[in-house]
Amino acid sequence: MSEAGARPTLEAVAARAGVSRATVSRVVNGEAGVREVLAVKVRRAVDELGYVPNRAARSLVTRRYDAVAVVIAEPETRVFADPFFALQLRGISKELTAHDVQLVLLLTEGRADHARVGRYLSGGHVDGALVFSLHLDDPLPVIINGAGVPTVFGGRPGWAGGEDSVRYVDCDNRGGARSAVRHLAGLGRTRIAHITGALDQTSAADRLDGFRDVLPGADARLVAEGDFTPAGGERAMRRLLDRCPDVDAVFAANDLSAAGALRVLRASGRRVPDDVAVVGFDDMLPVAEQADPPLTTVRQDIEEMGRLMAAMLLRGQDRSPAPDHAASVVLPTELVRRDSA
Amino acid sequence: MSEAGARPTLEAVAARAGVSRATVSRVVNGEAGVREVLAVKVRRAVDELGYVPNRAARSLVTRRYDAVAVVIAEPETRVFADPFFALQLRGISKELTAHDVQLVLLLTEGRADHARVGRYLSGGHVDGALVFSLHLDDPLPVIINGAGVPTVFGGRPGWAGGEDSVRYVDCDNRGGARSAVRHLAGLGRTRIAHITGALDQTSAADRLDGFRDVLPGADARLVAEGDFTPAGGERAMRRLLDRCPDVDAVFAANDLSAAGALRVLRASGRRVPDDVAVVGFDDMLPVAEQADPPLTTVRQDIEEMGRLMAAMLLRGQDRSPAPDHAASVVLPTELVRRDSA
DNA sequence: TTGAAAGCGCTAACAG
DNA sequence: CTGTTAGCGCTTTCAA
Repeated sequence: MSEAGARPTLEAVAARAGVSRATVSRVVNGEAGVREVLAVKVRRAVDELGYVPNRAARSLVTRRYDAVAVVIAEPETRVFADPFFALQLRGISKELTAHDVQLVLLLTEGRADHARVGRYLSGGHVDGALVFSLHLDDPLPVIINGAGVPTVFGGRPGWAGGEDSVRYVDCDNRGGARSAVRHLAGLGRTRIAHITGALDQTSAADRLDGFRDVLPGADARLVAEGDFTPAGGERAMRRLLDRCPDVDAVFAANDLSAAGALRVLRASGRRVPDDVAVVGFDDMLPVAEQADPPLTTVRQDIEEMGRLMAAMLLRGQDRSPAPDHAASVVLPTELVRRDSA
Repeated sequence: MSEAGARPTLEAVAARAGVSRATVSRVVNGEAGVREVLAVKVRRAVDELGYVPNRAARSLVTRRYDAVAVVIAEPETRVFADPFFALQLRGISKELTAHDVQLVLLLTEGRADHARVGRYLSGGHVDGALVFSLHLDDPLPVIINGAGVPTVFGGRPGWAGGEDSVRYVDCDNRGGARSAVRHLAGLGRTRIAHITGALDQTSAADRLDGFRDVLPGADARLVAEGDFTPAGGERAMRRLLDRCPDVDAVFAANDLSAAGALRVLRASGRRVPDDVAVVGFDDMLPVAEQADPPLTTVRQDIEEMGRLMAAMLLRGQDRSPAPDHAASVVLPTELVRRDSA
C-alpha cells in the first residue's frame, strides 16, 4: 500500500519492475504480447507500490471515461415517495460495477437544471447516459439527443416519433393492465373502476389503454385520475365512490395509489375483497405485502429493468461496427395474487 | 453549438479570440486580471464554438476532480424500503450542483464490494467521500479512513473512538426520543413501550437511550426490538401486546415501524390514540401523513442533513490552512403532533 | 516482444 | 496584463 500522499505513477512501477512505461501499460490493461516473466515482475511492482492508474490521464488519451450518467428528472415528489428509482438504481449499479464503470448521478429539479445536464453530457465527461424521462412534455430528451451521447431511456419516452429512434427499457404496462382487469372480470366483477397514474407519463397512459382494451365500453365515470401517490389514490377512490357507489372492483395504476384506495374503502365501511376487489401494479414489496389486506398486483421486475438499461448502454459501446441497434426491450409482467382480489 | 464530433479545445478558442491559451484559461476559470476587452472576445469565442473544458485534462494538472463519491452501504433491504437515502441524496445533490461538483454514486452490497470502494477512493478519482455507514461493525469506515480521502459520515459512526477523529452529520436522536416519550407521559400514559430500530445502528441505539433517559425504571418487557421496517414493527407490536396487554402508548423508532404497529393495534381491536397512543420518528411524509390515524412523530430534516454533509465536505476542501475542523453537526428535532398521540 | 517518443487538453510558473 | 513554456500520467504509434 505504501504511504498516502504521493501516489505512484506508471513510471514508478516501470522503474521498479525494470521495464518501460509502455510495457507496464500493456500489462495493466491486459494486452497480450508481453512475456510472462516480465508480466509477473510488473504485477508484483504494481502490488508492492499499490499502483492505481490515474483515470484523468488515461481518459485524456483514450477519450473514454468509464463513467455513465444517470439522469433522474423528477419535479419534486415521486422519486422520493416510492422506491422505484432506488430499485432501478440498484440494478444499474450492479451492472456498471461489473464492468468497472462509474455511475454519475444527475438529479434535476425543474428547467433550470436542464441546461446544466445538457452541458454536462455534451461536455464529454461520460460515455453514455441512462435517462428517466417521465413526462410527455419533458424537454430533456431533446436536449439529450442534442448532446450526442449514447443514451438509453427508462420507460417508453413520450415524445412524438421517439419510439424508433430511441432505445428504452420498459415493462409491458398495457399487457399488465389487461391481465389485472381480466382477473377482476374473471372474479365476476361487473363494475370495474380504474384509478389512473399521472397521465402525462407513458406508463400511466399505457395502463389506462390496457384497461380500455378489456373494457372498451366502460362507464366513463369508472375512470378516475390519480397521480401514483397514496393521496392521489385516496382522492380518486373518493370520487369513484361518489359517482358510482356500486363499484365492485378497482384496478389502481400502482401499489401506492392502491394503498390509498384501500384506506378510503375501509373508511367507507366496504370490505376488501368481499365488497370491492382491488388490484395494484408494481409489486412494490413493502407496500403490497404490508397493505391491509395484502395486495394482488401486477409485478414488474424493476431492478432487472435497471440492469438491462445499463447492459444495453454498455453493449452499444463495444464499438461494435454495426451498432446492432439492439432495439428497445419490453419486459413481461406477472399477476401476483394475494388477498385483495 | 457547432457540430458534434470534434469538440473544440482551449487552443481553438484562443485562435478564434486572437489571444493565447493562457488568457482563455484565465477567463474560463474566472481569474481576475484580464482586460475586459479581451475577456469579452474570449467569452464570445467560447459561445460560438460551444467550448466546454475537458475535465480530464484539467484534473490531470490540478489534481482536483470536482467530484465526490457518495457511498451507501446497505446489505439489501433498507435503502430501498424507505425514502431516507433518497431524501438525503437530494440534499447532497443540490449542494454539490451549486458548486459544480459531480456526484459519483457507489452502492455496495456485502464485503466483496468493500475492497472495490476502497480502491476507488484511494485511487484518487474524487475529492472526497460522503459515507453512510450504518452498522456498528461495518468495516467500511476503516477502509475509508485508510484511503486518505476527506470524508463526512451520515449518521454518527458506531466504531469505537470514532467520534472525535471523524466528521459526521446526524440529528439529535436521543433528544428527539426524549421529547417523544415525554409527550406520551404528558398525555398521562403510564405503560409506555418502545419499539426499537435495528440496534446495530447508532440511531436506533441513541433513540433507545433517549427512551431510557425519561423512563429509567421501565419494565424491560416494554421494550421490543424492531428493525426499522413495517414488518419488524408488526412483530414487535405483537410481542408487546402479548407480554403487556395493558400498554397504553408506544414510541416507535421510526415511522415505518410505527405504521406496522398501527396495523397490529387496529387488528387487535384497540383504538389509536384512545386506547394506545403512538409516536413515530422521522416524519417521513408519505408514511406519517398517510398513516391511519396520521402519525404524531419526531421530525428530522433529512434533506438538510444531506446538504450539510456536502457543504461540510466542500468547505474542508477550500484548502483553508487550518482545516477549521468544523466538528460534527447534530441537528435538532421537532415533535410534530398529528392524531396518533 | 519491447522501448522511445509524441502527444491528449489543460494549468501554472515565469518572463516580458 | 499577457504570452511562452513546461509538464500532469497515460496510451499509442513506430522502430528496433
